[in-house]
Amino acid sequence: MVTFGTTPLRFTPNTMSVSLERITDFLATVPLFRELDRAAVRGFAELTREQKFAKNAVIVSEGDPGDALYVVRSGEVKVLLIAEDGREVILDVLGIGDHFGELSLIDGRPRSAHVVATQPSGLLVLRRADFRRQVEQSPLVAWGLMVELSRRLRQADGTIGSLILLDVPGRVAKVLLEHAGPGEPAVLVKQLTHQTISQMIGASRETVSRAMAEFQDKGLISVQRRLVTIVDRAALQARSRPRL
Amino acid sequence: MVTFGTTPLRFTPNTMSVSLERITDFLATVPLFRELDRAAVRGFAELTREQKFAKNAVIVSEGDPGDALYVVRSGEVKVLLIAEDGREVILDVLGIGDHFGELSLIDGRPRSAHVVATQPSGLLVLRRADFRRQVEQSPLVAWGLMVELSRRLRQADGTIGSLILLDVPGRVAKVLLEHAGPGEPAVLVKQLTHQTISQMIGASRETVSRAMAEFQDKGLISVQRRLVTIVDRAALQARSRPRL
DNA sequence: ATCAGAGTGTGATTCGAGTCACCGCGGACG
DNA sequence: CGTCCGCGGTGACTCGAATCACACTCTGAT
Repeated sequence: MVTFGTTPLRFTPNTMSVSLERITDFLATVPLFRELDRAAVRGFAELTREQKFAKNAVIVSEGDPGDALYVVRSGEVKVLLIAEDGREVILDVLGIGDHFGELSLIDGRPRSAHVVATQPSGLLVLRRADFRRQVEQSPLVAWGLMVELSRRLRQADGTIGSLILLDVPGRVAKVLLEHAGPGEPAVLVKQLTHQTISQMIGASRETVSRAMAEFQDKGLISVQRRLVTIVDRAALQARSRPRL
Repeated sequence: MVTFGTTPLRFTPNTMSVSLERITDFLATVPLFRELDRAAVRGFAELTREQKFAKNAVIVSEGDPGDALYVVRSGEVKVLLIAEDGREVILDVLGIGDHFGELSLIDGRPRSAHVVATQPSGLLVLRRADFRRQVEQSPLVAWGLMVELSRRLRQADGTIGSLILLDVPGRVAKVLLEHAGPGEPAVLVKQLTHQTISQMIGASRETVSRAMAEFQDKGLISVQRRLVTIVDRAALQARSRPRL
């Protein structure tokens, strides 16, 4: 376990290495690096530089050659496809500790989606050559990366299934559950606008609005000042399964 | 290049090792193992046993604990989700040289989908412990696996995008293009029934039928005895892009 | 050759959800 | 401290695609 938020008990001769230790602490909390010992994590931390992005800044664009991996250190970003007519499909919303950009690093192909900051964000950037060297030296990182890709693949397949099998209210219920914290009642981890939800599930903003109104009427959720609370998790889960 | 389908010019003291060399030849053609030298591929071949499945046999079921990787040596299988009401979503159709089951091997979680033989099929089975040992010893395999997972993730994200952005004819066009061989006119690599296509794109069989009738009328494709030929690839591609 | 069953073609009807149009709220910022 | 503007709510209308209902055409097995 890593002490997070407390000052490391360690000799820190200058601000550079303070920062290095802080970055190491942070990276140690990221699932990708969880299995690594502290020295190995520090190895990654050293290869990293932090880059700041304003809200709505474009971090990567679909089609770009991609040669870096990004770890979200602060803020929030969205991964999205943009159609020629301007419609947007949000594939994922990433928060602190999440990372993106590994696909292009692995297969050398162009970026498959756009990534845009939805909040002012700080991202740790790791260049391809550095990353690849570390992965090749450490089977643990390779394994961690495969576990992460597996998770995303399962999630993507689940999304495909729900796009085909569920109606819009069902898909809304599913998104709410996926972003719910623990416990009951549970609050949503992220602030999602109806607009954002609609772009994640391929529906119109209005239909999402109506679905959530229905959930509120039936007492499945409650909304106060745009903060959604899951009141009846079981009922929502029932809604997020085919055939109701 | 590997001679495939011809008897290897090699001393073969018994049927066991004939079989081993043939399996090695076969595995060497699979992208996952492409980077490996022959000895390493043989290492995998030795860990493998072949299992036969009749048409419609269930190979793995969603929710099962999964402890094996499968490589299709002959025949064809489909990867699918089954809803409680019986509707099926086909996530992928796999042919010779394709493999499945690695997700459960990597993350230890239950199988995320069903796999059913659509033709009598021979599958090479590799157990988790054996596979994991090989992967840990050989960074090349780990890398190959990551490349494969990346490919699938890109494909899945593309599928999500087209489910949201394209109408049914657009999705049909996309599937046809994805299964087309090279050249123009190009024939489809696989024989896909309208039923199968409809389950891949989340549409009804009738709507697929009408879409293909339309494509035929307009001269984009031609169908003879259930064999589809792409006549006008560019026009089909136009159809498979948003905003028409 | 015959027949069963899988695969396909096509109309008629229904319905979920997109679109359009408009309103009200509340918070951010000049 | 007022004025936008992003966000949310709701009705009316439209439309793409699912559903239902059959008829037809292959193909392969007996």
